[in-house]
Amino acid sequence: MGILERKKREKERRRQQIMVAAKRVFSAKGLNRATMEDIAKEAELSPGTLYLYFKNKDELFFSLSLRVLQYLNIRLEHVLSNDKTLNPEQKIESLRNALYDVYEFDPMMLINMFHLQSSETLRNLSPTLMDDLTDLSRQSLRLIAAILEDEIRNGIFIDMHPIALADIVWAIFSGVILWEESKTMIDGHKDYLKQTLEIAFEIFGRGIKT
Amino acid sequence: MGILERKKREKERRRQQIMVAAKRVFSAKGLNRATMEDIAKEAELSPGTLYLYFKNKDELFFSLSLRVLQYLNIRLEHVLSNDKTLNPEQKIESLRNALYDVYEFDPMMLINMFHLQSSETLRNLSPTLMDDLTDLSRQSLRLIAAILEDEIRNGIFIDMHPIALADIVWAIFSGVILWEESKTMIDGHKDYLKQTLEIAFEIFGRGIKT
Amino acid sequence: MGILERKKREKERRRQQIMVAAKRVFSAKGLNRATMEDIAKEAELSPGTLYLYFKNKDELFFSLSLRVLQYLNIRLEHVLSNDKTLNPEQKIESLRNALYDVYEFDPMMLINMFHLQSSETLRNLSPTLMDDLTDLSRQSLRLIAAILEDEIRNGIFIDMHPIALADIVWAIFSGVILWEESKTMIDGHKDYLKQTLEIAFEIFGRGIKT
Amino acid sequence: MGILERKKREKERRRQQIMVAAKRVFSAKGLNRATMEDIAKEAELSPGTLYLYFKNKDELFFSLSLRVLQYLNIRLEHVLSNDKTLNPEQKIESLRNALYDVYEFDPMMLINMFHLQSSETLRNLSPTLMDDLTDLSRQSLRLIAAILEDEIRNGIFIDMHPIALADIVWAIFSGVILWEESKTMIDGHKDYLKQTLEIAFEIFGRGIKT
DNA sequence: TATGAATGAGGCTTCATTCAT
DNA sequence: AATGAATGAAGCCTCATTCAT
Repeated sequence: MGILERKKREKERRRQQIMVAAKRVFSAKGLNRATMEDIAKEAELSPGTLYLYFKNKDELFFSLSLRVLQYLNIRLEHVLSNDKTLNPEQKIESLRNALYDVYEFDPMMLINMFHLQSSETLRNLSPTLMDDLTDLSRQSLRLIAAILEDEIRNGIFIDMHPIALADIVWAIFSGVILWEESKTMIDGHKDYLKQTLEIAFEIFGRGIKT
Repeated sequence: MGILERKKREKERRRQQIMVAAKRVFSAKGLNRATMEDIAKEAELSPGTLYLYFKNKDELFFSLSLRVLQYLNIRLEHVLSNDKTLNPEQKIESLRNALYDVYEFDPMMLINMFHLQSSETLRNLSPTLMDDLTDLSRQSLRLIAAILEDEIRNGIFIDMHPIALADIVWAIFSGVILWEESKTMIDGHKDYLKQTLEIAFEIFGRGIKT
Repeated sequence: MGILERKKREKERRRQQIMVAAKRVFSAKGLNRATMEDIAKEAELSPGTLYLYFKNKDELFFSLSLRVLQYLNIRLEHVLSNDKTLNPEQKIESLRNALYDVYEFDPMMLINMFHLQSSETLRNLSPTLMDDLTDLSRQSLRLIAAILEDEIRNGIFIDMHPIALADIVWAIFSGVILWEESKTMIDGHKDYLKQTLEIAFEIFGRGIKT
Repeated sequence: MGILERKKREKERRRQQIMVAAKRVFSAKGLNRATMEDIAKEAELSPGTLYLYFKNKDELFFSLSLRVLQYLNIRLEHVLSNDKTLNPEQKIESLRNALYDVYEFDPMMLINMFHLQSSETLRNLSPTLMDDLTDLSRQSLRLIAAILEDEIRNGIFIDMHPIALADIVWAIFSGVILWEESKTMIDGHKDYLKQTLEIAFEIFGRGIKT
């Protein structure tokens, strides 16, 4: 294995180092209030260096989203492959657990992703990254749909296009997360997200069964 | 009577004019990318004038949120007052309709509100406005809880603290909205939010009944 | 006496009203941090009205200086006319008292005047007002010089051009006032300006005598 | 040694470059009418760069004051250390010379300092800088007091608390400077400040001796 | 490759002044 | 004469990005 390979690996390592730092800073301050200098400091690098690895701030930010989505899809694939032997209740439970794990993997990034993927379109995103994001999002939906597909086809779940059902899963998931997040402003009580998510999915589970 | 009354009305009209313009600009660009100059231009006013009616940009933005929340609470109160004669299915349906109307009243602001109420705490908000926002948010929750309370107490809905149930309603509602919004990025298909909301609430309705 | 006369008098009264308000606001905030709206509010008038009586903010400010200088000259003339019968000690004492009275007449304006007459040349001052200021300042000096002139000529005071001596009087006076003022920043103790002024003039009195 | 040392020195040099430019611009226009852009242009830098070295405009301005005060204290300490062998006349003369040197070191800043230390309290000053200013001012007073202390104790100077006497010295000094400065507006004659200062201190010297 | 000082466009906000009523 | 809403120029400051070393 050559020197080129090593260089490439070294480069990837540095990229990761930056992303770890960026994640912390974005989580703490949000996309807008986090500055490139903040991130550079956190990564113990200089601002200029960040631009050797990421075209611009938006691209750095969405590379993080990408990572979350990648992790999400890995977890969903895992659910899908263990899927065959599970009964409907168990499927919904394992789906819920997977989603909750993703949340725990990187809660703030997930929230930021929800916030920003929708509004404030970002002009500076390179088409490549944009496509990656889109593809991964689509894939998540398809995976959720696949997980639930058998039951739908067999009439155990309510009759609905699988993708539509996957939408609902995703909507409930993101809704719970964002709502819990926003309540800190209102009540100061946090940390019962897990319970809310459980209740939501219990309702979801009961609701979709005929 | 008189000149004072007219002045007051005139002033309120101007405030509205600014809010209408601000809504358009914020909807199109989001809080951060919308500039005060954008809004001034949209309102056919000069930048300085905006500050005669709103202390700063954040305050202008959240005055819009306030309006949505006020409308929401009016709608929820209406549901509550017509509540007594409805059966559980009808209650959930009227709740869903109310929420959907709120969405239609001002979709982008609602979305922005969801985004920003949670993240990026804003320092420049006057305590008064902050309190108003908090109060109205709390009130919404209490109203939803009140709507569902009877059924919970009578064991028709699953046993759960009413506020917790209201949380779920709200989470599903915001989740569906944000999710639908974000899918435009992915699929380009919009406008089937209403269907998704219906499905979500159908699931919700089925799920919460014992 | 005609209607024109009355109008003129009325106009002068309004001018005074504005100046009184301006004095208060400038005293509290200084030239820069005082806004025309502040002054208008204090005068219970609208901003626009101020401009009917004063060409601009600078002109309003320096009209106040003018008033202080006018009062100063009146006091100095009074000293001069009572002068003949006094011995040197008494002359210096009456001079000191006159200056202290001027300080008490309008302390903050005097301070502001000292501050601003020197630095920050003001472009917007009309030549007329500028000339008035210059004339009155010169006159003050001449009056002080006149008060001390006899003693100088008679060799009782140190040999010095009367105007030069008047300069020193004025310098010590303004120095004491400004210095006392600035010490509030340092020590928090105020109000012993009178003592300092007395000591300074005691030194002055002793020093100028041969 | 080394690269770090050089960097530090380079940074200090740039700071000085900015301060030199700022001094010129502030001298020409005063604190308020000088803009950060003016200063940047004078320093042949971009506006943003100024903020790498000074937190804000006020802080830049008062860093200049600081420098004057530091120089003042160095000069006063020097007088004090050479003090022992001098007779009262010589002490007052060396004090006067020291003060005059300070004036010559940076006349306009000194004037600005006198103006602004008193009026228009500045909110944006960092507590650190504020404390430095206060400390240095106090120290100046103590040094002047120390210079004159022996004579006062020995009854050669009039009986007075040393700090009070130092106040007078300072008041006369600043008074002469400001007054001379302001006269340029009136007479156009400048540059005989040195004479006035000498006369003032001659009077002062004569006055304080019993 | 890494640096980090420098840039400068652009945002928010203030406020002296104007002018239609 | 008086109003006061509206103006818009101008100031301060931030920060993503660049580039010489």
